[in-house]
Amino acid sequence: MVEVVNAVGSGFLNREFDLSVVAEDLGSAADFDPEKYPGMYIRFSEDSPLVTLYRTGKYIVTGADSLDKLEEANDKLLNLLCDNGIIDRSDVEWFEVQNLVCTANFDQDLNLSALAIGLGLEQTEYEPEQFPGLVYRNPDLESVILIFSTGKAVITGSSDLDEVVAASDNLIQELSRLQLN
DNA sequence: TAGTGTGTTTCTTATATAGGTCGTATCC
DNA sequence: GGATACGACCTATATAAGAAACACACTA
Repeated sequence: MVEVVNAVGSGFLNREFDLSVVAEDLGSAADFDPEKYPGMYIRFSEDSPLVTLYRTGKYIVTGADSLDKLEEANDKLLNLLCDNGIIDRSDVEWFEVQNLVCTANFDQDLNLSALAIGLGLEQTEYEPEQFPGLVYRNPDLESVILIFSTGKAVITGSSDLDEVVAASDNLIQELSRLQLN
């Protein structure tokens, strides 16, 4: 069972912004401190995804726990900017998913040292003194999987949920083949 | 040697995972 | 004061973005 915990998307509005002016127009929803970071943060509520808007018109949405919520956050952003007269609908160029962070639970304790050998040392990184998880990069897939001794895992690096599921299924097959616990 | 140009790295944000370290708080 | 508990933060992973700070190469 794969669960999305963070979806990241980016988009482009065909317009340059004076972020100081935009921050004033948006009020408390916006947080802009150019000395700290060149992007302006926009949040719709305390637990909503975070939007980072740049001077060039490009923006990033992070913190959505589903693809639907990512799209919803993008719609809210565009409505907010349109309603405040900051952009026109014709300024919207594109928006696409860039990265998904998902969790998975294989419901079995794992011997990560043996798993690293079984999966192949050239495809894995396991240094427990540095980080308790095993990093697995399947050359046939875009995703990177962090595998922990508890049987839980983090799958990241892909923009396609089907590919994430495929990566999870592939690992389940490998665990079954290796029969490690 | 100084100036310019190019390229690389770091910063920031979100998020799960887990082990280790550190600081603070509470209790005996 | 010592022991324990707890929270915060670090480590690693991916990704986008712009700006600043670097490092390095090249030319005058």
